Amino acid sequence: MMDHELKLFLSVAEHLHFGKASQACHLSASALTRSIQRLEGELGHKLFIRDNRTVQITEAGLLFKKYALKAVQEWQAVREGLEDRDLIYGELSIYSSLTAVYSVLPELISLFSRDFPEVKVGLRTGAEEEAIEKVLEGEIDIAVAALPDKKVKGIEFLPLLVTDLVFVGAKSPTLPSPASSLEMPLVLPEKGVSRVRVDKWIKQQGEVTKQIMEVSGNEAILAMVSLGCGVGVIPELVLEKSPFSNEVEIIDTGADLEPYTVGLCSTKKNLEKASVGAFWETAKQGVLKGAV
Amino acid sequence: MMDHELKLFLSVAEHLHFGKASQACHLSASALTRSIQRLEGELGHKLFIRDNRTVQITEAGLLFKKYALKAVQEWQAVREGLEDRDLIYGELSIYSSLTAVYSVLPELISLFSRDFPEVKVGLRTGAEEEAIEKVLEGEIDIAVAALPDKKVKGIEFLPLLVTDLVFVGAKSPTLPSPASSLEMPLVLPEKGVSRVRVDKWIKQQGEVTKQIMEVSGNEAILAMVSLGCGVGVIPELVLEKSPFSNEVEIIDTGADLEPYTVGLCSTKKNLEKASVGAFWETAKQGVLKGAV
DNA sequence: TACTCATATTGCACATAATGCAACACTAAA
DNA sequence: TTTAGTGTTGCATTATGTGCAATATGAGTA
Repeated sequence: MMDHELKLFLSVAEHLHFGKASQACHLSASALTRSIQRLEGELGHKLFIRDNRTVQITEAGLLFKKYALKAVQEWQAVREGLEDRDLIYGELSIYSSLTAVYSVLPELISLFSRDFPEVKVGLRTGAEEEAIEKVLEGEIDIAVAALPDKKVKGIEFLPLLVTDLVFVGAKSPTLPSPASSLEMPLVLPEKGVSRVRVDKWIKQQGEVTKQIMEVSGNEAILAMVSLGCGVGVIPELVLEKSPFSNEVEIIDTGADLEPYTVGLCSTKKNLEKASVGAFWETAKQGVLKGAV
Repeated sequence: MMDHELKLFLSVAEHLHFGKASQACHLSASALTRSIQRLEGELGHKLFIRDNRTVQITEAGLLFKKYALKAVQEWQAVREGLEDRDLIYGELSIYSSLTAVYSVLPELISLFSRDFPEVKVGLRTGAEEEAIEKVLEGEIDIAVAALPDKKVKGIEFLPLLVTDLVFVGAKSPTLPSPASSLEMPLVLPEKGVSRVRVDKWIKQQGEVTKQIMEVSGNEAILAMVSLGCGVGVIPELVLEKSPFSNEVEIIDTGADLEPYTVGLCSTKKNLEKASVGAFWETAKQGVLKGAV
C-alpha cells in the first residue's frame, strides 16, 4: 500500500486508543506507536497527546485528519477508477489441489475471467497440504486450501465452503459393519488439516493404534481405498466430484471430525496486486451470491 | 517521504525516459524500473509502454498522472500548512566544530529559534573531521562541516561560506622569511578536508618531507602554533574568530591551497524530519539574505 | 549480415526500514 | 501497596528498497 501510514493514523484518530487501533489494523501496538512517531517527526507536530491513560487528538492532528481522509479516499478512487476504466492488466498464479480443481475453482476462474479477461491466469496443482507454503514462499499469488486450525501468520483466508470429513471404504456387495471397517488400515495424507483432525480423533479414541498408510493427495487416498487397501478420510466434497465416487462409499463410524473449510489463501502483500485483489473480491461476491 | 513512488512516476511521465528520470531522482535506473513495476502491479495497469527505444505513457498512465500531481501537491500543502499553522514541534541535534560555533552557528541558531521556538535544539561540539561520520551514524541530525572534496554518498550539503586555508606561524618581533618558516614542523589535523588539501600540496611540492605534528581540532593547531611549535594550516575564518588571533600571524608561502567551503551536512532521511528541514531552509534563506 | 550503441530489465547481494515480542514505565483504581 | 491497563522502548528478525553488473532487445551502421 501507499497509504499505509495514513490508514494507521486514521485508525488511531478514530479509536483514540493505540491498543484497539493496532488490533484493527492487524499489527502490533509497538509498530503502530512508531508509525505515529515517524509521522509526527515528519510533520513536526504532535498529532496525539498520550497520557498513558487517554489519547487526545491535537489541533494539528485534526487538521491532518482532514487531509488523511481525503488522501485515502482519493487514492482508492483512482484505484477503482482505473479498475473500472478498462481492463485490469496483470498476472495471477493460482495454486490448487486437484480436489479444488474439481470443485470450486472452475466457477471462480470463469467468473473472474469474465470480468477481467486481460489477466493471464496461471494454475498449478499439487498437494493441498503444500498450498500455504507455496503462498508464503511467494511462488504463488493465491491458493485454494483448507483453513488451518490455528491462524498462520501472514496468511489471509477467505472461506468459500465447508465440507465434512468422512470415512470411506471400498464399496462391497455385503456391507461390512462399521466395526470391521475400522479394523482395516487407515489411509491418510502425510500432513495437512485433515491429518491433524484425524490424529486428534485417534488420540481421543484412546490407544487403539491402527495401522496407518500415508499417501499424498486425496485422490491417492481414494485410489488406495478403492483398491481395498483400507479406510480413508477425505472431505465429502472430494468424494462427490471424484471419478472414484462409484467405487467407494461413506462409512458411518460415528466419529465426530470437525468439518473442513476450504477457501482462498494469500498474503497481505499479494492482495495489494490489483489482479490478486480483484480475484479475491470476485470470489467474495461469488460466495455472497451463492454462485460458488 | 510518503509520496516517493508518486514522485518517481511523475518524473518518468515527464521525461518519458527511464535513464533521465532516474538521474533526476538520484537513484539507479533499476530501482526506478522496479518502482514503476510495483505501481503497475498495484494498479493493475501498465502505465508506460516501453519499447526498448521509446517510452510512451498509456491512457491509464495519463489518468494516474492527474491523480499523482494532485496528491503530491496536497501532501506538500498539508506539510506546509501545518508548518505555518503553529509551532513546529520536535528536536534537533546539531554537531559543530568549535570553529563553527564561533562563526556561523550563532546567527543560524538565533534565526531558527526565532521562527521555531518550540524546537529543542541540542548542540554538540567536536572535531570538524568527525562531523560527517556523526551524521551518517544517525547520532546527529545536522552538522556544520567542510565540503568534502568528493561527494559523500548519502550526504546532502548546503554551502554557507567559503574561506581560504592559510598558513600561520607564531607572531615574532622580526618577521621570519617565508623560507625559514617552512623549515619548521607542520602542525596539521589528523584527518579532514584541510589535511587532504595540505597533503595534496605537499605532494605537488615534491619530496620536501617535512616534520608533521598531528593534532585534532583547529583550536589545538592554533594553540600549538602560538607556542612556537611550528607552522599550522587553518581556515582563515578560524583565525579571525579565534582568541589566539593576536598571537599568530598569516605566513604568505605562496602555496596555492584550494579554499574551503563550510556548510550544513545532513542526510536525505534526516531532512524529512520537519525540524531538520526547517533548519535547513532557514539557513538557506539566511545565506540568500546575506545574514550569515 | 555482423557489429555497436542505446536502453530497459533482471539476478544477486547488501543496506535500510518496518515489525513483533518481551520488558519496561507510568498512572489510576482497589 | 498491589493490580490492571496502556503506551513506549530494546532487541532480534524480517521485509523492502537499492545499486552494480550482467542480460536482453532492437535500431542504426559499416
